[in-house]
Amino acid sequence: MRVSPIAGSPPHAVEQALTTLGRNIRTARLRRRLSRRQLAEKVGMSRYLMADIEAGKPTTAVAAYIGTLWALGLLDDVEALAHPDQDLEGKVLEAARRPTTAPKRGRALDDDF
Amino acid sequence: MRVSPIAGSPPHAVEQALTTLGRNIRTARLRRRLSRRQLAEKVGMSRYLMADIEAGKPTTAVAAYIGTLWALGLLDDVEALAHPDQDLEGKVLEAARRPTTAPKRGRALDDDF
DNA sequence: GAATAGAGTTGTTTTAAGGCAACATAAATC
DNA sequence: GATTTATGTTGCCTTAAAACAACTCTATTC
Repeated sequence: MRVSPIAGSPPHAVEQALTTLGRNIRTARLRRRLSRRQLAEKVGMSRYLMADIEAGKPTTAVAAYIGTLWALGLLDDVEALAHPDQDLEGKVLEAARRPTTAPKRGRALDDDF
Repeated sequence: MRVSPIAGSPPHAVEQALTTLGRNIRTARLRRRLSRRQLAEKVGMSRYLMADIEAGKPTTAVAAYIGTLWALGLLDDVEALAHPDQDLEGKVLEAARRPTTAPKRGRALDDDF
C-alpha cells in the first residue's frame, strides 16, 4: 500500500492531535474498566489494532478510531467535527464574498448537492 | 491488506458519522473557495484521496482526515475528541468505583503513567 | 511465590489502500 | 459554442495495514 505524505510523516500538529486522541481513548477505556481485548471485541477489531489506536498511529483506518469512540459512547464529539455552524472562519469568508461578483469559478454560495 | 470488521462494514452510526464528517469537510472547503486539488496539495495527498474523504470512506487513514481538518484550520475540534474532562460517563464510573476496593484488576484509579 | 491476566514486541501472511493515468462529464468563462 | 477547470470513474501497480502466533515483561490476586 502506498501511504500519503500526510499519513507517512504528518506535521507536528497532526501528530500531536493523534497522540492526544489515543491517550484520551485509553483514559476512557480504563475508566470503564475494560481491557484492550474487551473493548476491541466490542468494536470489532483485534487487540493489536486497539494498541495502535491508543498510540495514535496515523495510518490506521479512520473507522477504527470512530468505531472505538462509538463503543465508548463518545460519538457525539465526532458529530461536532467541522460542523458548518461552528466554522466561524468559513462563515466569515462566505459572507465577505457575498457582495462581490463571483471571483472566478465554483458553484457560487450554496452548500453542495 | 486486511480490513477489520469495523472498517469493512461499520455499524450504521459510525457510517453516518463519517458521511457527515465528509460533508462538513466539503462545505468548509467550498467556503474557502478551494478545489479538491488545491486542498489536497496543501494537506499532502492526491485529489483522489480527498474525494474519498469527502465521501466518508471508512478505510482511509485517520491522518488523512485529521490532516485535512488541520489544513482547514479546524484542528481545535479534534482536540476535544474524547477529552477526559468532557467524558461525564467516565467520570461517573470512576467516582462510583472509588469507595469500593479494587474490583478485580487494573492499575487503580490513576490516569496512566 | 505461584498463577493469572493485561499489555508490549517481533516476524509472517494476506490483501486492499492510495497514487496515477486515462478517460468522461459538468459547469463556468470567454 | 469553444475553452478551461472541477470532478467522477475505472483499472493497474506497489506496498504496508491488520490479523495472528509466539513469545516477553509486568502487575495483581491468591
